[in-house]
Amino acid sequence: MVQDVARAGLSRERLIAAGAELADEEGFEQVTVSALARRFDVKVASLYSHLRNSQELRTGIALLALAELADRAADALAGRAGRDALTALADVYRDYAHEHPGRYAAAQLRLDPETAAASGGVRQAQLTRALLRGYDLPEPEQTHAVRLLGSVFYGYVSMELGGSFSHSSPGPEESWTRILDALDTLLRTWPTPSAPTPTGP
Amino acid sequence: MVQDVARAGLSRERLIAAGAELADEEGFEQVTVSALARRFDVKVASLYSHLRNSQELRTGIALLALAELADRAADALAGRAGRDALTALADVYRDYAHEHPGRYAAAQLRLDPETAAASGGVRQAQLTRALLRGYDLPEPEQTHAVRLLGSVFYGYVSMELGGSFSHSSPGPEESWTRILDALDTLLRTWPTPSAPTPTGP
DNA sequence: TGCATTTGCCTAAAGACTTTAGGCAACTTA
DNA sequence: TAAGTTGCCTAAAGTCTTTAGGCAAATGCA
Repeated sequence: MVQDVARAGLSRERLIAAGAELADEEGFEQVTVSALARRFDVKVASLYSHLRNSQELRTGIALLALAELADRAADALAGRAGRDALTALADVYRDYAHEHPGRYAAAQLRLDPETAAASGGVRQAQLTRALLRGYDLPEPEQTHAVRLLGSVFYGYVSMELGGSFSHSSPGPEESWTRILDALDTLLRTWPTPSAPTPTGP
Repeated sequence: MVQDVARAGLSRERLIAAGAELADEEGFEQVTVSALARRFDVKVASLYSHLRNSQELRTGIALLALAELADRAADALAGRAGRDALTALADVYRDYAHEHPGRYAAAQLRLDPETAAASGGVRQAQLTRALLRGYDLPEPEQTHAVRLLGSVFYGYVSMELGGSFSHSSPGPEESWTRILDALDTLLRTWPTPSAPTPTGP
């Protein structure tokens, strides 16, 4: 019983990349060590030389997605400011989620603090903060605004992908534009608290 | 070998309620037919007389959470308007997520269209729309605003629960308040596409 | 009250995924 | 080309899901 014993050329990198493709094609829920082994036409146990466990596979995909998002965000913001930059950054998230729904779902995985701190998520926050420089907000407010923008981008895209908007009249595209209009306005006229936060002594 | 053959008194209702508790205690990921059977000290197969499959269990928990959220939202909005109503509704989501993280995670499950249409999610959207009556927005804009509020509530709470805000300086509580301030302002000065906000000449 | 039917939980079993242990062949290197 | 390392393999145990069929308790009816 002679077999083709050519090696499959597995590696952590390739496995995670293939896992990301699998996620986009079949859904992140379907990403499994077994499915991945099938895709490489290899026995399941073989993957465990490259991955500690299935969690590492999922986490790897999440980190890949977060890094890709940060890269795209950096690209989108280069040379832009104000409303233009806001739209560009927002569209990075929306477009990525549409192109790579499985990866986007992976990016929402809860990571343990150290892993999260070393992820592209941090860079994304920095980039959002950079975007806000065009809006001239006082420092304590800037953090709040970063969080607002993150929430809207993340929330809107998740809800749209989840079909929350697919059964009422204006298409999600139109709301997206109008919401970005509104956020732009809001950032230009950001209300400071009546009793301003103590910035220092 | 005489056994205690008293019946466990299982029912779809009780199973889903217990599943919701399990979700809050152990995490929605850990909600499994097997774990539930263990909790009732009953054999796994017994649950399949009450549940078509494990998906039905998860969906049931999601629908329970969506209904509970809608109930709380209705309660919170009763007799309130404007900024007061906005805060009350927003806190419904945030408080619920903190009290019942497993159920909240369940509520984010993608439901098929018919199920979603019959869920508490619809009522939540209606209630959000009712809240906006206090802000007097023209009709096409109202839908956009509903979606914005939904996105912010959902996005912010998810990110906070996911730990996205736990490693930067102002606590999530403070940002929440400031963001609600900002949204209140935004809704009062909502920019319409034809007549842009008088930001300047 | 006694009998028949229904109901509720059981045993058994098969299939899928995860993970570990240990083996052999194919590469690498000297 | 012999020795060592690496890469994928077989084997096996554990968990979860789901279906089929069985027995006894609960219920309904005369």
